[in-house]
Amino acid sequence: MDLMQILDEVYPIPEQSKQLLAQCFEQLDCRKGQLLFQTQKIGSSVYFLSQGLARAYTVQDGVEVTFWFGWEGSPLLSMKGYVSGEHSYEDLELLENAVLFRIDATQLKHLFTKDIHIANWGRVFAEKELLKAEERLISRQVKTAEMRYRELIAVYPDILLRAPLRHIASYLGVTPVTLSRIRANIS
Amino acid sequence: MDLMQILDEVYPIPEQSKQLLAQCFEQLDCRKGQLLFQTQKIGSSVYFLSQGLARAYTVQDGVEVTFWFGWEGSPLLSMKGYVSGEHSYEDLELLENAVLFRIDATQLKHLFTKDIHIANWGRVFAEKELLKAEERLISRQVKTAEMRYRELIAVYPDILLRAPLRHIASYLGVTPVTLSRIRANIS
DNA sequence: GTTATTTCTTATCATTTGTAAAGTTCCGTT
DNA sequence: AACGGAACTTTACAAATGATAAGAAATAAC
Repeated sequence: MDLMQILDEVYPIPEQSKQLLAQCFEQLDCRKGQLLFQTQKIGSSVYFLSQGLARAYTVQDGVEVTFWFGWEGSPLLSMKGYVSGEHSYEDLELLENAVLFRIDATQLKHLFTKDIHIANWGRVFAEKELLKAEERLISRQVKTAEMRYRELIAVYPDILLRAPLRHIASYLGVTPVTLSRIRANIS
Repeated sequence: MDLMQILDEVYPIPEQSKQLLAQCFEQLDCRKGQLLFQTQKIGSSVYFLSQGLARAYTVQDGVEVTFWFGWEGSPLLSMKGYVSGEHSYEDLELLENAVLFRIDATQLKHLFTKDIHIANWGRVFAEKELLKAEERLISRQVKTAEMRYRELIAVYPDILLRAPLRHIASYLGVTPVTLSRIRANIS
C-alpha cells in the first residue's frame, strides 16, 4: 500500500497540500520483533503501516496486555505520546517484517498550523480513530468474548494466520485457555 | 460554566475565530430525563454541557448499557452520527436538569473548511476525546471492576450522589449485584 | 531429520460473577 | 405521617472464567 493511497483513505485533500504532507514522510524497512518504543521514538513520531502486522500493548503487573492490532494501511503511533506529549504506557511490536512511513510529530503539528487542508486531514484522522476506539469500547462492554472473536475473524480472518493466539486472547480480554474453549465450542 | 471557557479548555484559538465559532452556538435549557436522540437530533448536532449530568447508553438484548458519563464542560454528541453521519446505536439521557450549548454539525464542519484555527480546534477536540476513549478502553482491559470503581469516585466523587448505582455498575461493566459486593468489600 | 522449545489444547479445581428472589432502605406522593 | 414504589443490598445457587498442570501440536534450532 503506497503513501498516497494511505493519505487519501484518511481524507482526500488537494494535490498540492497532499504533496506537502507526503514530502515529510520517510520510508523505513523494519524487522519482525522490533519494538518501536525502544528502537524508534514513537512518542514523537506518527507511522503508517505500508506492509506488515503490528500490535500495541502495555504491561500490567508483569503481564503484557495487547489492546490493538494494525495491518496494511493502519496508523501506528502512541496516542498518549502524540496527543499529550507525555511518556506513554504502551509499546508497539512488529509481528512481521514491515514497511513503515514515518513523520515527525512536531513537524506534522507545524503543518497543521500552516495548511488548512492538512489541518482538516488531521482532524478527520483523529475523528475516525475516535469512532473506532469508541466502537471497540462499546463492543467490549456489550459483547461476550466469543462474539468479539467471531467479529474479529470476520473482519480480518488473516489475523489467525499472522498473530499468535495468546495475543488475540489478550486483545479479546480473556486468557489463552478461555480462547481455546471458545474455539473448541465453535468448531 | 460558560461557553467561552468550554471552548478555551478544548484548545485556545484567536479571539476573532473564537467569536465566529461561539456565534453559531445556541443555549438550551433541558429537563431531567430528556432523551436527546428522541427529542433533539443528536446525529446532526454537537452539544456541550454547561450544567448538569448526562449519560450515553446503548440497548443490547433489551438491556441498557451505559458507556459514558458527562458533566459540566463535557461534550455531548453521538460520535457515530457526528463522524460518519450514519444512524447511531446510542442515546443520550440527561440525569439532571441541564443547560446545553448546541451547534449544528453541518455548520461546524463548514467552519472547519473556512477557518484554520477552528479546524485545529476541531482537530484537538477529536484528539483529546480519542485519548480519553483509548485510556478507558485500556483501563477496562487491564483493571478490575473494583479498581475502576475506585478510580471513578476518585476522579469524580459526585457521581455517587448524582447518578443511580445501576448506571455506574453498567458503566463499570458489572451487574448491580456485583457492584454492591465491591462496595461492601471496600467499606 | 531429529531434537528442543514454544505454542496451543485439554482437564481439574478454585474463584469470580451472574441470576433470581427476598429483604431493606430510601424517596416521593398523597 | 403513612403508603407505595423504586433502588440498593444480601443470600443462595448456577454458570463462566481463571489458575495450574499435563499433554499434544507446531515451530525453530541444530
